Amino acid sequence: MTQVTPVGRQLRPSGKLLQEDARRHHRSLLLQALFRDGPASRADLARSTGLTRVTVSDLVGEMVAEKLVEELGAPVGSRVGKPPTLVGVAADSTHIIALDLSPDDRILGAVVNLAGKVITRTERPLEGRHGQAAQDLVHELADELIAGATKPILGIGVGSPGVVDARGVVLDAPNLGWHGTALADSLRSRTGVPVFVANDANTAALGEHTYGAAEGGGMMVLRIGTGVGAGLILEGSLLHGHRAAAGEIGHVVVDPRGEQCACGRTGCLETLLAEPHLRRRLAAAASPQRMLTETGKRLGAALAPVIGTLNLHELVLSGPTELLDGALRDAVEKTIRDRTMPVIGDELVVRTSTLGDDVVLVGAAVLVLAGELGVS
Amino acid sequence: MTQVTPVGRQLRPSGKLLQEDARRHHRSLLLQALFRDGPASRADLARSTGLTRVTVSDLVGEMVAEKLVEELGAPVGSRVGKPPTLVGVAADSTHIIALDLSPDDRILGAVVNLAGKVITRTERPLEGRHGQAAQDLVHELADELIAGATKPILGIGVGSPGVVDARGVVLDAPNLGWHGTALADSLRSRTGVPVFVANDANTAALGEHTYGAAEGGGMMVLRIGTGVGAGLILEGSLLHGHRAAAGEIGHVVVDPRGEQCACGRTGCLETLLAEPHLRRRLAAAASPQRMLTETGKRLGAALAPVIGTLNLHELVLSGPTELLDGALRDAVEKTIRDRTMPVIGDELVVRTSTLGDDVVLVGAAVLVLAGELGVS
DNA sequence: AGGGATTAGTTAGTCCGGTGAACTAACTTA
DNA sequence: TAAGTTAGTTCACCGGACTAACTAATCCCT
Repeated sequence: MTQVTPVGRQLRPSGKLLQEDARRHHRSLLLQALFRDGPASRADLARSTGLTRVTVSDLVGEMVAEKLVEELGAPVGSRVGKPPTLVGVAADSTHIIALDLSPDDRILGAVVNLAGKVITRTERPLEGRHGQAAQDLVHELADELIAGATKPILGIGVGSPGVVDARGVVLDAPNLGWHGTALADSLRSRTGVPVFVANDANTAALGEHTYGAAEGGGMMVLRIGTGVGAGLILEGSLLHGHRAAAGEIGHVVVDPRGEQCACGRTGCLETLLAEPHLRRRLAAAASPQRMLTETGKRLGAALAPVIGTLNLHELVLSGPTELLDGALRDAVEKTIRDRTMPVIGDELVVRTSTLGDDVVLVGAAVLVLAGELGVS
Repeated sequence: MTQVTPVGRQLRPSGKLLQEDARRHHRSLLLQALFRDGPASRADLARSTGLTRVTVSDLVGEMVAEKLVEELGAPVGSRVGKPPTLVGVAADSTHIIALDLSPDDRILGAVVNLAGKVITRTERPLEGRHGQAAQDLVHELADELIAGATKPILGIGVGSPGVVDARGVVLDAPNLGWHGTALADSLRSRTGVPVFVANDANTAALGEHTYGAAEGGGMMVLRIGTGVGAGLILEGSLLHGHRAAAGEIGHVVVDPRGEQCACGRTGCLETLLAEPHLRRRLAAAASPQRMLTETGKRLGAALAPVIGTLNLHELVLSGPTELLDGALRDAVEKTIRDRTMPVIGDELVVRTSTLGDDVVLVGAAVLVLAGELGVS
């Protein structure tokens, strides 16, 4: 079962546990069950969550009053006893604004419903904007999406490049010229709705975990675009790291005799794997297949210690599918299997993302779902 | 702040949160504060935990009645107002039985107090025992320690080699001939006290985290002995992994052209780093310093992706200090710094264990503290 | 010396959320 | 039509934390 872990929400600093928290927790439990298994009766929910029918009725009643959940009538089949009334999440009761700031030339925005479906989408060319100008563009995009929304807004979720801390401050994003930019605060004060910001690879991991074909167990989503980043879901929740830099794998050196990297070092994973480098080397290669296999082997060698040490269950490659889903994927999988214990390698699933280019947008929506409803 | 995470304790399967759970949580909160910061007044505790003075008084009263906590009188300095009464954990109110099954020729046992201090210790030679015979020896050692204990026993903590699941079943420990051995259950039914079992490297990580010089933030403890294993503390709690095999880094291949390993592969980390191999290569080396540096570089290269991806704060080397704490440690640190981003490498601390050979025993005690009192 | 001011800890009463037991409701089966 | 079964609700209660208001013990200042 996916653990209920509010991501990004300001935790009670003390750690004390109020009755109110218990009630929110139980609400999340019910919502989680409804999201995961679809509509169910109150009695079903009571059985699956372990709460009493009384408590479930009370909580469901509350959520029905808020329109978050709706009654769907009786199911078709008929058994003995009073027929149940199914209740389900009203996926379009409220909408979420999701922003993806990870492309290098533009920013993407969407209105997403509670089921993770994109309702409308927009984008704005970045045209070289940096710093405040880039932040203004984000504000503008958010305003447009909110103005065009047909439902109440649950919150705004943002997947941003760079290192983002738990309070939604972008600590460092060279491409956008952001350093210590309190993006969540500025969006929140401007729009008045809850805002959650995380690194784009981390949101991708959340998206894949919640709406992708995730099987449970530890998962790593490796996002390959202009740069390379990773997001990790461990024991059911997103890893942040000591300085919020978990997943910053792009500038780990994998080959000290490799290419020069923009960061000043030599042989960073990005020089091996980032899309521009990959395409360039592919164009120059005598045998594209062999080149992809070789790249996959190197990637596998770098990831094997990570996969092995964490005993991960899934490795998801997200990026240009035509490059990743073939010789490269196969080589990564084989190399990792060859380099880890059977108990680890045999269980490992290596696959490409099932959500494609929307993974960051959808993940940004999950950020809001998790923060506001405790669902993930 | 260290997160309060019961390790090994059977979680309520449903996830529902009773008032009783809240009370246990608050008790843990208080105990945690007392363990971490030493004796404090009820009013201090109220301030630091965010609970009201009334609630704190109530909970402290309960724990004083159980002798878990004791009143220590007024502090020396005097300020305005009624002088407070300090309360502190009664470190010797109950004792813990800790077992370390990681040496290959014997098993170690100790009685440990709540402050992590070893009161008495014993050992038994293994003399080649396997399977049931080895299990019987463990039972015998536990019986002897319990019989000799002068205080009530809070529980038994065991650090075992091999893969151990969350319910205390040793899934696979070739050295002891255990495969799916329900060690926790058998010890519990024999002794009638709560039992917690975990992998020895994992308990080492717990020990170092709680009683070592841990600074907070992600930590990895690499244990180098007959084999090589790791334990990871991420976001304040121990990582288990998909098949409970997190930390099983010993048989990750780090050099495909390296030595043959007992596991059948070539160039596993163990062939590089396990104590017997290390000593053998050291004896054969022209320059021991250079050999240790070379080994450190290889280790650093294997760990850099892990440290970088997880944004760890501390890497602790546990094992023969005379081999680890010098050229090897320095080379590991330098290599990881050279191979990770500044935000990660600059913050990293690489050091040897402060608990020495007792780290597994002490960690096994932490297992019990965490499971029974919610302290870690 | 004596009355604030200040801080610690306790007592009394309240509120909140979940519970079990017992109810009503609505169906199937014989 | 009666018996059995399942869904959902009502009601009295309980545990645990909270607030408000107390007592206790000290310092400090006049």
